[in-house]
Amino acid sequence: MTKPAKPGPRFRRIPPEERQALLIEAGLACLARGGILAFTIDNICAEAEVSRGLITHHFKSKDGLLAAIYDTMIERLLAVVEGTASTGDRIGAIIEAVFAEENANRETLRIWLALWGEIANNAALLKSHRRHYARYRAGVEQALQAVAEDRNLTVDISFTARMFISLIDGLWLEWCIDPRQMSAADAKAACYRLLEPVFGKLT
Amino acid sequence: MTKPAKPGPRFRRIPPEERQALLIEAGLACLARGGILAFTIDNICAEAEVSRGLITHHFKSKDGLLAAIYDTMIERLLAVVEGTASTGDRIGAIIEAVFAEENANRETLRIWLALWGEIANNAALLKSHRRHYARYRAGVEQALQAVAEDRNLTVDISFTARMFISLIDGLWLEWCIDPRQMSAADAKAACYRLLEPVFGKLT
DNA sequence: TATCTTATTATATGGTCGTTCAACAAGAGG
DNA sequence: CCTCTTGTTGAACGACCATATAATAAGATA
Repeated sequence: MTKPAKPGPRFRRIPPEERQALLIEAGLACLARGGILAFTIDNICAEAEVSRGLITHHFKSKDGLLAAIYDTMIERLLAVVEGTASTGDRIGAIIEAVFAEENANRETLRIWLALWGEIANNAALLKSHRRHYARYRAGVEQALQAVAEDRNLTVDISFTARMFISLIDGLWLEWCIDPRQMSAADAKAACYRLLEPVFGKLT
Repeated sequence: MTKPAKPGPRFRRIPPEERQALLIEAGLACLARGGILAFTIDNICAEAEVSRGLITHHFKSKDGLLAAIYDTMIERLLAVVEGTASTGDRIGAIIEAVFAEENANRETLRIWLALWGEIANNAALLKSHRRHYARYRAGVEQALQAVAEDRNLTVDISFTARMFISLIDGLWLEWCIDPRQMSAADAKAACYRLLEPVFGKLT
Protein backbone atom coordinates (compact mmCIF):
# COMPACT_ATOMS: atom_id res chain seq x y z
CA MET A 1 0.00 0.00 0.00
CA THR A 2 1.33 3.33 -1.04
CA LYS A 3 2.02 5.83 1.63
CA PRO A 4 0.09 8.98 0.75
CA ALA A 5 2.94 10.96 -0.70
CA LYS A 6 3.29 14.38 0.75
CA PRO A 7 2.53 16.51 -2.27
CA GLY A 8 5.43 18.73 -3.25
CA PRO A 9 4.86 22.34 -4.20
CA ARG A 10 2.33 22.61 -7.01
CA PHE A 11 4.22 25.46 -8.61
CA ARG A 12 7.30 27.54 -8.16
CA ARG A 13 7.26 31.23 -7.43
CA ILE A 14 9.96 33.11 -9.24
CA PRO A 15 10.77 36.83 -9.39
CA PRO A 16 8.57 38.75 -11.81
CA GLU A 17 11.31 39.73 -14.21
CA GLU A 18 12.48 36.15 -14.46
CA ARG A 19 8.98 34.90 -15.13
CA GLN A 20 8.46 37.63 -17.67
CA ALA A 21 11.58 36.55 -19.50
CA LEU A 22 10.27 32.99 -19.58
CA LEU A 23 6.94 34.13 -20.97
CA ILE A 24 8.71 36.20 -23.61
CA GLU A 25 10.69 33.16 -24.68
CA ALA A 26 7.51 31.09 -24.82
CA GLY A 27 5.82 33.75 -26.91
CA LEU A 28 8.78 33.84 -29.28
CA ALA A 29 8.60 30.08 -29.64
CA CYS A 30 4.94 30.33 -30.62
CA LEU A 31 5.55 33.12 -33.12
CA ALA A 32 8.43 31.12 -34.58
CA ARG A 33 6.27 28.06 -34.96
CA GLY A 34 3.14 29.52 -36.50
CA GLY A 35 3.33 33.29 -36.77
CA ILE A 36 0.78 35.63 -35.24
CA LEU A 37 -1.99 33.03 -35.56
CA ALA A 38 -0.16 30.75 -33.12
CA PHE A 39 0.37 33.60 -30.70
CA THR A 40 -2.50 32.71 -28.38
CA ILE A 41 -2.77 32.69 -24.62
CA ASP A 42 -3.33 28.95 -24.61
CA ASN A 43 -0.34 28.20 -26.81
CA ILE A 44 2.01 30.49 -24.95
CA CYS A 45 1.04 29.24 -21.51
CA ALA A 46 1.31 25.64 -22.63
CA GLU A 47 4.73 26.38 -24.06
CA ALA A 48 5.78 28.00 -20.79
CA GLU A 49 4.10 25.26 -18.73
CA VAL A 50 2.13 27.78 -16.82
CA SER A 51 -1.53 28.50 -16.26
CA ARG A 52 -3.63 30.81 -18.38
CA GLY A 53 -3.87 33.66 -15.94
CA LEU A 54 -0.20 34.45 -15.74
CA ILE A 55 0.17 36.51 -18.89
CA THR A 56 -2.53 38.93 -17.83
CA HIS A 57 -0.89 39.13 -14.42
CA HIS A 58 2.60 39.99 -15.61
CA PHE A 59 1.82 41.91 -18.77
CA LYS A 60 -1.54 43.53 -18.54
CA SER A 61 -2.72 41.90 -21.76
CA LYS A 62 -1.61 39.79 -24.66
CA ASP A 63 -0.64 42.94 -26.49
CA GLY A 64 1.54 43.87 -23.57
CA LEU A 65 3.47 40.66 -23.97
CA LEU A 66 3.81 41.25 -27.69
CA ALA A 67 5.25 44.69 -27.09
CA ALA A 68 7.78 43.19 -24.69
CA ILE A 69 8.65 40.60 -27.31
CA TYR A 70 9.20 43.32 -29.87
CA ASP A 71 11.57 45.10 -27.51
CA THR A 72 13.46 41.87 -26.96
CA MET A 73 13.94 41.26 -30.66
CA ILE A 74 15.04 44.83 -31.28
CA GLU A 75 17.54 44.60 -28.43
CA ARG A 76 19.04 41.51 -30.02
CA LEU A 77 19.29 43.20 -33.40
CA LEU A 78 20.95 46.25 -31.89
CA ALA A 79 23.42 44.04 -30.07
CA VAL A 80 24.67 42.91 -33.45
CA VAL A 81 25.13 46.43 -34.78
CA GLU A 82 26.42 48.03 -31.61
CA GLY A 83 28.37 44.92 -30.71
CA THR A 84 31.91 44.89 -29.45
CA ALA A 85 33.36 44.34 -32.92
CA SER A 86 34.48 47.94 -32.79
CA THR A 87 38.10 46.95 -32.92
CA GLY A 88 38.33 45.97 -36.54
CA ASP A 89 35.86 45.28 -39.28
CA ARG A 90 32.43 46.23 -37.98
CA ILE A 91 30.81 46.23 -41.40
CA GLY A 92 32.02 42.71 -42.03
CA ALA A 93 30.83 41.66 -38.61
CA ILE A 94 27.36 43.02 -39.29
CA ILE A 95 27.13 41.22 -42.61
CA GLU A 96 28.32 37.96 -41.12
CA ALA A 97 25.92 38.19 -38.21
CA VAL A 98 22.84 39.04 -40.25
CA PHE A 99 23.26 36.03 -42.51
CA ALA A 100 24.41 33.64 -39.83
CA GLU A 101 22.16 30.62 -39.53
CA GLU A 102 20.97 31.63 -36.09
CA ASN A 103 19.55 34.92 -37.42
CA ALA A 104 18.50 33.98 -40.93
CA ASN A 105 16.04 31.10 -40.79
CA ARG A 106 12.38 30.53 -41.30
CA GLU A 107 11.54 30.67 -37.61
CA THR A 108 13.06 34.10 -37.21
CA LEU A 109 11.32 35.16 -40.40
CA ARG A 110 7.95 34.21 -38.94
CA ILE A 111 8.72 36.25 -35.85
CA TRP A 112 9.66 39.38 -37.76
CA LEU A 113 6.79 39.13 -40.21
CA ALA A 114 4.41 38.98 -37.28
CA LEU A 115 6.07 41.92 -35.57
CA TRP A 116 6.14 44.05 -38.70
CA GLY A 117 2.49 43.27 -39.22
CA GLU A 118 1.78 44.43 -35.70
CA ILE A 119 3.77 47.63 -36.23
CA ALA A 120 1.61 48.33 -39.23
CA ASN A 121 -1.50 47.98 -37.05
CA ASN A 122 -0.52 49.40 -33.70
CA ALA A 123 0.42 53.03 -33.22
CA ALA A 124 2.23 52.41 -29.93
CA LEU A 125 4.44 49.80 -31.51
CA LEU A 126 5.18 52.05 -34.46
CA LYS A 127 6.39 54.74 -32.11
CA SER A 128 8.64 52.26 -30.37
CA HIS A 129 9.85 51.08 -33.76
CA ARG A 130 10.82 54.59 -34.81
CA ARG A 131 12.93 55.08 -31.71
CA HIS A 132 14.75 51.78 -32.03
CA TYR A 133 15.17 51.93 -35.78
CA ALA A 134 16.90 55.28 -35.49
CA ARG A 135 19.45 53.63 -33.21
CA TYR A 136 19.91 50.84 -35.72
CA ARG A 137 20.58 53.27 -38.53
CA ALA A 138 22.92 55.30 -36.37
CA GLY A 139 24.94 52.20 -35.60
CA VAL A 140 25.31 51.34 -39.26
CA GLU A 141 26.19 54.92 -40.11
CA GLN A 142 28.93 54.92 -37.49
CA ALA A 143 30.40 51.75 -38.87
CA LEU A 144 30.41 53.17 -42.39
CA GLN A 145 31.76 56.50 -41.24
CA ALA A 146 34.68 54.73 -39.61
CA VAL A 147 35.62 53.19 -42.92
CA ALA A 148 35.27 56.48 -44.78
CA GLU A 149 37.48 58.30 -42.32
CA ASP A 150 40.00 55.51 -42.31
CA ARG A 151 40.34 55.92 -46.06
CA ASN A 152 39.99 59.68 -46.26
CA LEU A 153 36.82 59.41 -48.36
CA THR A 154 33.96 61.84 -48.61
CA VAL A 155 30.80 59.73 -48.70
CA ASP A 156 27.11 60.45 -48.37
CA ILE A 157 26.97 58.29 -45.25
CA SER A 158 23.28 58.73 -44.54
CA PHE A 159 22.16 57.73 -48.01
CA THR A 160 24.63 54.90 -48.27
CA ALA A 161 23.55 53.54 -44.91
CA ARG A 162 19.94 53.50 -46.01
CA MET A 163 20.81 51.63 -49.15
CA PHE A 164 22.93 49.18 -47.21
CA ILE A 165 20.22 48.55 -44.65
CA SER A 166 17.55 48.12 -47.28
CA LEU A 167 19.67 45.73 -49.29
CA ILE A 168 20.35 43.66 -46.20
CA ASP A 169 16.64 43.60 -45.38
CA GLY A 170 15.69 42.51 -48.86
CA LEU A 171 18.37 39.85 -49.11
CA TRP A 172 17.56 38.57 -45.66
CA LEU A 173 13.85 38.45 -46.42
CA GLU A 174 14.24 36.51 -49.63
CA TRP A 175 16.81 34.19 -48.20
CA CYS A 176 14.48 33.36 -45.31
CA ILE A 177 11.40 32.93 -47.48
CA ASP A 178 13.18 30.53 -49.78
CA PRO A 179 16.78 29.62 -48.97
CA ARG A 180 16.96 27.69 -52.20
CA GLN A 181 17.01 30.81 -54.33
CA MET A 182 20.28 32.12 -53.01
CA SER A 183 23.24 30.97 -50.95
CA ALA A 184 24.38 32.84 -47.87
CA ALA A 185 27.63 33.49 -49.70
CA ASP A 186 25.71 35.20 -52.51
CA ALA A 187 23.90 37.40 -50.04
CA LYS A 188 27.11 38.48 -48.38
CA ALA A 189 28.78 39.06 -51.74
CA ALA A 190 25.89 41.29 -52.75
CA CYS A 191 26.43 43.42 -49.66
CA TYR A 192 30.07 43.92 -50.51
CA ARG A 193 29.31 44.69 -54.11
CA LEU A 194 27.03 47.48 -53.00
CA LEU A 195 29.65 49.06 -50.76
CA GLU A 196 32.82 48.59 -52.75
CA PRO A 197 32.02 51.07 -55.53
CA VAL A 198 31.84 53.60 -52.72
CA PHE A 199 34.58 52.55 -50.33
CA GLY A 200 36.89 50.40 -52.45
CA LYS A 201 37.86 46.87 -51.62
CA LEU A 202 36.65 45.89 -48.16
CA THR A 203 37.85 42.35 -47.61
CA MET B 1 -52.44 50.47 -45.55
CA THR B 2 -49.35 49.13 -47.28
CA LYS B 3 -49.83 46.69 -50.00
CA PRO B 4 -47.77 43.60 -49.13
CA ALA B 5 -44.83 44.27 -51.39
CA LYS B 6 -43.94 41.38 -53.58
CA PRO B 7 -40.54 40.52 -52.26
CA GLY B 8 -37.82 40.93 -54.85
CA PRO B 9 -35.08 38.35 -55.28
CA ARG B 10 -33.31 37.73 -51.97
CA PHE B 11 -29.95 37.32 -53.71
CA ARG B 12 -28.38 37.42 -57.09
CA ARG B 13 -26.84 34.40 -58.77
CA ILE B 14 -23.71 35.22 -60.66
CA PRO B 15 -21.26 33.02 -62.55
CA PRO B 16 -18.75 31.25 -60.32
CA GLU B 17 -15.66 33.01 -61.63
CA GLU B 18 -17.27 36.38 -61.13
CA ARG B 19 -18.29 35.54 -57.60
CA GLN B 20 -14.83 34.19 -56.89
CA ALA B 21 -13.30 37.45 -58.05
CA LEU B 22 -15.59 39.34 -55.68
CA LEU B 23 -14.63 37.11 -52.78
CA ILE B 24 -10.96 37.58 -53.60
CA GLU B 25 -11.40 41.33 -53.52
CA ALA B 26 -13.22 41.09 -50.20
CA GLY B 27 -10.45 38.94 -48.79
CA LEU B 28 -7.85 41.42 -49.96
CA ALA B 29 -9.76 44.23 -48.28
CA CYS B 30 -9.71 42.30 -45.00
CA LEU B 31 -6.01 41.53 -45.26
CA ALA B 32 -5.33 45.17 -46.06
CA ARG B 33 -7.31 46.33 -43.07
CA GLY B 34 -5.97 44.04 -40.36
CA GLY B 35 -3.57 41.46 -41.73
CA ILE B 36 -4.02 37.76 -41.33
CA LEU B 37 -5.92 38.19 -38.05
CA ALA B 38 -8.69 40.01 -39.89
CA PHE B 39 -8.84 37.34 -42.55
CA THR B 40 -11.84 35.51 -41.13
CA ILE B 41 -14.86 33.97 -42.77
CA ASP B 42 -17.16 36.38 -40.98
CA ASN B 43 -15.17 39.46 -41.97
CA ILE B 44 -14.75 38.43 -45.57
CA CYS B 45 -18.40 37.52 -46.08
CA ALA B 46 -19.53 40.73 -44.42
CA GLU B 47 -17.19 42.68 -46.69
CA ALA B 48 -18.56 40.87 -49.73
CA GLU B 49 -22.14 41.16 -48.43
CA VAL B 50 -22.65 37.48 -48.77
CA SER B 51 -23.57 34.65 -46.46
CA ARG B 52 -21.07 32.54 -44.55
CA GLY B 53 -21.37 29.42 -46.63
CA LEU B 54 -20.17 30.86 -49.91
CA ILE B 55 -16.45 30.73 -49.35
CA THR B 56 -16.53 27.02 -48.66
CA HIS B 57 -18.70 26.56 -51.71
CA HIS B 58 -16.44 28.37 -54.17
CA PHE B 59 -13.04 27.67 -52.67
CA LYS B 60 -13.07 24.49 -50.73
CA SER B 61 -11.80 26.20 -47.59
CA LYS B 62 -10.48 29.46 -46.24
CA ASP B 63 -7.00 28.36 -47.23
CA GLY B 64 -8.25 27.84 -50.75
CA LEU B 65 -9.34 31.46 -50.90
CA LEU B 66 -6.00 32.58 -49.52
CA ALA B 67 -4.15 30.65 -52.21
CA ALA B 68 -6.30 32.32 -54.86
CA ILE B 69 -5.53 35.67 -53.29
CA TYR B 70 -1.84 34.93 -53.43
CA ASP B 71 -2.10 34.12 -57.12
CA THR B 72 -3.95 37.36 -57.72
CA MET B 73 -1.30 39.45 -56.03
CA ILE B 74 1.51 37.69 -57.88
CA GLU B 75 -0.27 38.24 -61.17
CA ARG B 76 -0.47 41.95 -60.44
CA LEU B 77 3.21 42.09 -59.57
CA LEU B 78 4.16 40.27 -62.73
CA ALA B 79 2.03 42.61 -64.78
CA VAL B 80 4.31 45.41 -63.65
CA VAL B 81 7.49 43.60 -64.62
CA GLU B 82 6.24 42.01 -67.80
CA GLY B 83 4.19 45.06 -68.66
CA THR B 84 4.02 46.68 -72.05
CA ALA B 85 6.78 49.17 -71.23
CA SER B 86 8.99 47.15 -73.48
CA THR B 87 9.42 50.01 -75.89
CA GLY B 88 11.75 52.19 -73.89
CA ASP B 89 12.91 52.27 -70.34
CA ARG B 90 11.61 49.13 -68.66
CA ILE B 91 13.90 49.46 -65.67
CA GLY B 92 12.67 52.95 -65.02
CA ALA B 93 9.09 51.79 -65.42
CA ILE B 94 9.60 49.05 -62.86
CA ILE B 95 11.11 51.44 -60.35
CA GLU B 96 8.34 53.97 -60.85
CA ALA B 97 5.63 51.35 -60.51
CA VAL B 98 7.00 49.71 -57.38
CA PHE B 99 7.14 52.97 -55.49
CA ALA B 100 3.94 54.41 -56.87
CA GLU B 101 1.44 55.22 -54.14
CA GLU B 102 -0.94 52.54 -55.29
CA ASN B 103 1.65 49.81 -54.72
CA ALA B 104 3.61 51.17 -51.79
CA ASN B 105 1.28 51.80 -48.89
CA ARG B 106 0.50 50.31 -45.55
CA GLU B 107 -2.51 48.39 -46.79
CA THR B 108 -0.49 46.58 -49.43
CA LEU B 109 2.21 45.98 -46.85
CA ARG B 110 -0.27 44.21 -44.59
CA ILE B 111 -1.32 42.03 -47.49
CA TRP B 112 2.19 40.97 -48.42
CA LEU B 113 3.29 40.41 -44.84
CA ALA B 114 0.35 38.08 -44.38
CA LEU B 115 1.09 36.25 -47.62
CA TRP B 116 4.78 35.88 -46.86
CA GLY B 117 3.89 34.54 -43.46
CA GLU B 118 1.62 32.00 -45.10
CA ILE B 119 4.32 30.99 -47.56
CA ALA B 120 6.57 30.32 -44.60
CA ASN B 121 3.93 28.01 -43.15
CA ASN B 122 2.34 26.33 -46.11
CA ALA B 123 4.27 24.01 -48.40
CA ALA B 124 1.77 24.30 -51.25
CA LEU B 125 2.04 28.08 -51.25
CA LEU B 126 5.82 27.91 -51.16
CA LYS B 127 5.81 25.76 -54.26
CA SER B 128 3.56 28.25 -56.00
CA HIS B 129 5.82 31.05 -54.83
CA ARG B 130 8.89 29.40 -56.34
CA ARG B 131 7.23 29.12 -59.73
CA HIS B 132 6.03 32.72 -59.80
CA TYR B 133 9.14 34.20 -58.30
CA ALA B 134 11.25 32.65 -61.04
CA ARG B 135 9.11 34.48 -63.58
CA TYR B 136 9.56 37.71 -61.66
CA ARG B 137 13.32 37.35 -61.66
CA ALA B 138 13.35 36.41 -65.33
CA GLY B 139 11.43 39.56 -66.16
CA VAL B 140 13.87 41.76 -64.30
CA GLU B 141 16.81 39.96 -65.87
CA GLN B 142 15.41 40.57 -69.33
CA ALA B 143 15.00 44.26 -68.64
CA LEU B 144 18.58 44.51 -67.39
CA GLN B 145 19.91 42.44 -70.26
CA ALA B 146 18.29 44.81 -72.71
CA VAL B 147 20.23 47.70 -71.22
CA ALA B 148 23.49 45.77 -71.22
CA GLU B 149 23.12 44.82 -74.84
CA ASP B 150 22.10 48.30 -75.79
CA ARG B 151 25.37 49.58 -74.31
CA ASN B 152 27.58 46.68 -75.33
CA LEU B 153 28.36 45.84 -71.70
CA THR B 154 29.26 42.49 -70.21
CA VAL B 155 27.39 42.26 -66.94
CA ASP B 156 26.68 39.49 -64.47
CA ILE B 157 22.97 39.84 -65.14
CA SER B 158 21.79 37.13 -62.77
CA PHE B 159 23.68 38.48 -59.78
CA THR B 160 22.83 42.08 -60.55
CA ALA B 161 19.16 41.21 -60.89
CA ARG B 162 19.15 39.56 -57.49
CA MET B 163 20.75 42.60 -55.91
CA PHE B 164 18.31 44.89 -57.66
CA ILE B 165 15.32 42.84 -56.59
CA SER B 166 16.50 42.59 -53.02
CA LEU B 167 17.20 46.29 -52.80
CA ILE B 168 13.75 47.07 -54.13
CA ASP B 169 12.19 44.68 -51.62
CA GLY B 170 14.08 46.20 -48.71
CA LEU B 171 13.37 49.78 -49.71
CA TRP B 172 9.74 48.99 -50.35
CA LEU B 173 9.40 47.22 -47.01
CA GLU B 174 10.90 50.05 -44.99
CA TRP B 175 9.04 52.69 -46.88
CA CYS B 176 5.76 50.90 -46.20
CA ILE B 177 6.49 50.25 -42.53
CA ASP B 178 7.32 53.87 -41.90
CA PRO B 179 7.03 56.31 -44.80
CA ARG B 180 8.50 59.00 -42.58
CA GLN B 181 11.96 57.50 -42.72
CA MET B 182 12.43 57.95 -46.42
CA SER B 183 10.85 59.74 -49.36
CA ALA B 184 9.78 57.91 -52.48
CA ALA B 185 12.33 59.97 -54.35
CA ASP B 186 15.07 58.64 -52.07
CA ALA B 187 13.98 55.08 -52.70
CA LYS B 188 14.05 55.55 -56.43
CA ALA B 189 17.40 57.30 -56.27
CA ALA B 190 18.80 54.37 -54.30
CA CYS B 191 17.75 52.00 -57.07
CA TYR B 192 19.55 54.04 -59.68
CA ARG B 193 22.63 54.36 -57.54
CA LEU B 194 22.83 50.59 -57.34
CA LEU B 195 22.60 50.14 -61.09
CA GLU B 196 24.63 53.04 -62.40
CA PRO B 197 28.05 51.79 -61.28
CA VAL B 198 27.26 48.80 -63.47
CA PHE B 199 25.43 50.29 -66.43
CA GLY B 200 26.41 53.93 -66.39
CA LYS B 201 23.94 56.78 -66.29
CA LEU B 202 20.39 55.56 -66.71
CA THR B 203 18.22 58.66 -66.60
C1' DT C 1 5.76 28.62 14.15
C1' DA C 2 2.45 32.27 12.67
C1' DT C 3 1.55 35.94 9.41
C1' DC C 4 1.37 38.26 5.22
C1' DT C 5 2.20 39.31 0.49
C1' DT C 6 1.38 38.16 -4.01
C1' DA C 7 2.66 34.85 -7.64
C1' DT C 8 0.01 31.32 -9.47
C1' DT C 9 -3.84 28.38 -10.47
C1' DA C 10 -8.30 27.23 -12.22
C1' DT C 11 -12.81 28.14 -13.56
C1' DA C 12 -16.31 30.88 -15.66
C1' DT C 13 -17.91 33.92 -19.28
C1' DG C 14 -19.25 35.77 -23.57
C1' DG C 15 -17.56 36.01 -27.90
C1' DT C 16 -15.59 34.47 -32.39
C1' DC C 17 -13.55 30.89 -35.04
C1' DG C 18 -14.03 27.48 -39.50
C1' DT C 19 -16.80 24.06 -41.28
C1' DT C 20 -20.91 21.28 -42.23
C1' DC C 21 -25.40 20.68 -44.00
C1' DA C 22 -30.23 20.86 -45.03
C1' DA C 23 -33.26 23.94 -47.08
C1' DC C 24 -34.19 27.51 -50.36
C1' DA C 25 -34.76 29.86 -54.64
C1' DA C 26 -32.79 32.22 -58.86
C1' DG C 27 -32.76 31.79 -63.35
C1' DA C 28 -31.84 28.95 -67.48
C1' DG C 29 -33.85 25.52 -70.58
C1' DG C 30 -37.71 23.27 -72.08
C1' DC D 1 -45.82 27.50 -67.08
C1' DC D 2 -42.91 23.67 -65.37
C1' DT D 3 -38.50 21.38 -64.27
C1' DC D 4 -33.92 21.12 -63.04
C1' DT D 5 -29.47 22.64 -61.80
C1' DT D 6 -26.82 24.75 -58.56
C1' DG D 7 -25.56 29.22 -56.47
C1' DT D 8 -26.87 30.82 -52.08
C1' DT D 9 -28.58 31.13 -47.48
C1' DG D 10 -28.59 30.65 -42.53
C1' DA D 11 -28.54 27.92 -38.57
C1' DA D 12 -26.07 24.53 -35.91
C1' DC D 13 -21.81 22.53 -34.22
C1' DG D 14 -17.72 21.96 -31.40
C1' DA D 15 -13.44 24.14 -30.76
C1' DC D 16 -10.86 27.88 -29.41
C1' DC D 17 -10.37 32.81 -28.29
C1' DA D 18 -8.96 36.72 -24.46
C1' DT D 19 -10.06 38.26 -20.23
C1' DA D 20 -11.87 38.64 -15.39
C1' DT D 21 -12.09 36.86 -10.99
C1' DA D 22 -11.98 34.15 -6.84
C1' DA D 23 -9.52 30.65 -4.61
C1' DT D 24 -5.05 28.83 -3.46
C1' DA D 25 -0.52 28.38 -1.69
C1' DA D 26 4.58 29.44 -2.02
C1' DG D 27 7.94 31.49 0.28
C1' DA D 28 9.72 35.59 2.60
C1' DT D 29 9.47 37.92 7.06
C1' DA D 30 9.26 38.14 11.76
